[in-house]
Amino acid sequence: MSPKTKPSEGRVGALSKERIVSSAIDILNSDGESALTFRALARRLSTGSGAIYWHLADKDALLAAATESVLSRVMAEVAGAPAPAGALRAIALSVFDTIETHPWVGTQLAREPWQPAMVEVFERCSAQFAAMGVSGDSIFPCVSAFVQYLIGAAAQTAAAARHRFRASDRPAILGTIVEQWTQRDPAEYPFVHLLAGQVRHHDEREVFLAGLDLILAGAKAAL
Amino acid sequence: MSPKTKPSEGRVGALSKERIVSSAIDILNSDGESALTFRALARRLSTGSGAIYWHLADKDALLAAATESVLSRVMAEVAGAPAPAGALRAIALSVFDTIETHPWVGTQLAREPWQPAMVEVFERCSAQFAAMGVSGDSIFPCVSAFVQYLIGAAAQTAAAARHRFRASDRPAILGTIVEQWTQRDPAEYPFVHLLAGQVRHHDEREVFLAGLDLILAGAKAAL
DNA sequence: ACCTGAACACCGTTCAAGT
DNA sequence: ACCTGAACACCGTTCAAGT
Repeated sequence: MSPKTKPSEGRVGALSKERIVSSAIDILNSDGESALTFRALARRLSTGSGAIYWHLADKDALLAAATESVLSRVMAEVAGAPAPAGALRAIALSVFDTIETHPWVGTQLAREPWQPAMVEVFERCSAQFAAMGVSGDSIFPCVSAFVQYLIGAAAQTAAAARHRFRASDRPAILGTIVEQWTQRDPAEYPFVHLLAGQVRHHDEREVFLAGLDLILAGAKAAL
Repeated sequence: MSPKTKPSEGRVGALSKERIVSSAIDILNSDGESALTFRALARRLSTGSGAIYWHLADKDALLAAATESVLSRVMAEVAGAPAPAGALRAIALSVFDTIETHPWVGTQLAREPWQPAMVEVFERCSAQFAAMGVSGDSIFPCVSAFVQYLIGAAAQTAAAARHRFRASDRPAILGTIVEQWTQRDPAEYPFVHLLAGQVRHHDEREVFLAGLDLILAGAKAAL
């Protein structure tokens, strides 16, 4: 608003943590995780690669900031559902959907589960479990299981997206994995063969939700 | 047994996939994930770094082989517990314990959830869910939730071990994270503050088991 | 205070050359 | 068939030098 409050504020192209993180997010979204290098980022920002280090400690800090930027915005948008179980579902689904559109967030969550952005998730989920009637001592195990499941799904979704990225031919994505599995002896691995057929035609989101409901049902049963 | 069946079998120091993978596991266990480089591995095997590529496609293949080696041995040792729920607990705990002693396995599982070694887990867990009375169509969502939770725990344990690796001073490990969390406004994040106290004195293994029982209870309730 | 960009210390991977 | 090791094409990070 008021100009010249800070010496750098006037310059249009001035570097800042926000601009760096925003550019990093653009690269991650459009070209994938492997495309984010300090050289590529510096080139996009028309600056030297060393300049980034004035605003961010290292690449880990950059990735953490990018994750927080995306995730905190998403968490702010989650509509408050009436029932606690509905709200928990809404929170989990919004994180799940974010990772499906931004797989690098899933990779980051799997590598660094105690991301600052996760504080928001912990807080909101705890409140919902409390509203469900879970007692003070039992909230932590419930939230822990909830978040653990979320991170597991994040890891899986991110891994699937990475495979999709290099093999552009659709059937090869999940096909080769299922194929490898079914190559095992059917007598020794009967269930793997049974499951292989179901894996092909399942909806990731639906299965994720089904698993989530298992946890919620378990929490309810333990009341 | 019979000598000279293969020309290379006689030589003591001869390179092989098994020897390479075994050395890689030694490095990972003793010096951590970052210590495993092709140069360090070649040095330990008294060979050139290029020689490894004759036996394994690339570093991903090496890590996959190392993971399978450790995990398949563990799965073979899981004692068959009488009740299905007990067997599921035993399988999950043996994987959990493996990751606590070999954190790099957790990292690998989080990055590549469809590791060949996981086939064993899928097969055995499906059999147990079936024994619990879960119908054919419901086995996949149940196993999926089970494995997703396992992978989430693996990611979290591996991340904790990575932090422990660089900061040798104990309180700093989880302390700094909890500290960061409690720095948020208590009015805005009441549950995070409540949880922070519980996080400090909890037993990882116990919380893991509690979360697992939530899923098992949910599966039972859905029968 | 903030930025530049060459330089450093690494990586995984390849490949001509050896045995 | 199997191994060697220099070379290639990258990385993240540092830091003297600039403005």
